Amino acid sequence: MPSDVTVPSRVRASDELRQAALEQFATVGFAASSLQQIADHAGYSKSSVLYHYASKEALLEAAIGPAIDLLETLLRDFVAGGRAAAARAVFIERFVDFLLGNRLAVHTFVNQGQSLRGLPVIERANTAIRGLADSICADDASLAEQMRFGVALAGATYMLVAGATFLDDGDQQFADAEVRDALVAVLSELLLTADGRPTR
Amino acid sequence: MPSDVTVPSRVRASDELRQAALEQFATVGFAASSLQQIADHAGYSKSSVLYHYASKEALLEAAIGPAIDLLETLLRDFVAGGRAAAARAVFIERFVDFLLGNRLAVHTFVNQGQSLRGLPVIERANTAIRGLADSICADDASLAEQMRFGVALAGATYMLVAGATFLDDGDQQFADAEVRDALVAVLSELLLTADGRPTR
DNA sequence: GCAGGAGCTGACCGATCGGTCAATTACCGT
DNA sequence: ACGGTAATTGACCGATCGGTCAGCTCCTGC
Repeated sequence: MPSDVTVPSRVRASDELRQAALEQFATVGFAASSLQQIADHAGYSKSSVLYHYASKEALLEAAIGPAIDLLETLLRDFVAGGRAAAARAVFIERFVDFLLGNRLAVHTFVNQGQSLRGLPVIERANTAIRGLADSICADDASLAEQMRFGVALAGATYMLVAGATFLDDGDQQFADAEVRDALVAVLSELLLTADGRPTR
Repeated sequence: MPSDVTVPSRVRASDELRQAALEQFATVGFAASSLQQIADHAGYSKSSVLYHYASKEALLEAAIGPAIDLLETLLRDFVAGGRAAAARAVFIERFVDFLLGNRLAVHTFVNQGQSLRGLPVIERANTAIRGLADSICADDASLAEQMRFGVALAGATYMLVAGATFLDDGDQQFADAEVRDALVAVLSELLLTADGRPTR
């Protein structure tokens, strides 16, 4: 029994299928993604998909679940660390890194979190997003402040995730590091300075 | 020949169907909206839908086309008026009003503009959005400036359109006027002040 | 050498999809 | 009273959907 934990020799079929499914879910949507298309895109048959994943919904869970876990951790840490400006700054960087590292999954559950209401994994994502909003934005915050938060997070998410429509994709993709810095700057501008109430 | 132009006596079936379709497209997505569901929701049969609209795609065109026309007009006026700070301020207000008055349509073609690529009406919407981005953000603008624009417009759009997930919907909806003012304030903050280059 | 399980697949199922068509109903000017 | 047109509908079509199942091919431990 030399290796019990994932032999890296060959790529696992379930991983290929999960990745193909994630790409399909993010680009054409969950409802419009057929198991046949996912199977074709990954080079397997539809039956193989249903062999590795019990249902289309289980495939969605496998595709975006890990990213939701990360988001929940991010949220938990931020809540524990307090809402001071310094903590916010740290959070902003971690949040942007999270977006950059999970573009497809975030695109999927942000863009379709409303239309797929009812699926457990989507409910979990929506709950996390709501918790994120509540934690940054105190209940008694002004509407303008809530708007500032919403515009920042939603705008950042959309820019990284579906940004191809807005950004010049004529010239090739900007380096991730560049995008990260620019985005962190804009978010800090929005969420840290604030007109009169930097801490609360 | 007393009245040739739209007798307002009774609601037109085509309008009811178009509205029901728009709601379905915005909430569950175009691909996941069946003609049967739309017909049921409007109180007609599926055949009636296809009597008034030649196809599902034609129904989408009727549902979101007018909003795209408005967006194109908005864009044309802004391009003609120049990019000065004052012109930007006017544009911001008009843009927010446009969002408020066309929430469902905007939600549809912004959220699904990528997945529905190929449909003519969607291509028109994407072209308008791209034109909007290019017109505000000069080609030589820094990446941070492009980000600022993208975050502002995408964030504002998402807040008004799918904001139920982020905003407190526990207590009831804020008045549109309040939302409008708050959003105009945040957008002005982002797009007018700019760090060093207010005009260009 | 062989039993057996994992991986993979084609055939098939009922349901639903977008769309066509013929028939029926309701309403109109004459 | 009647002919014609607009509006509406149910029956039906081929295609595709998510999902089930039996069988096929390997590879491995004994």
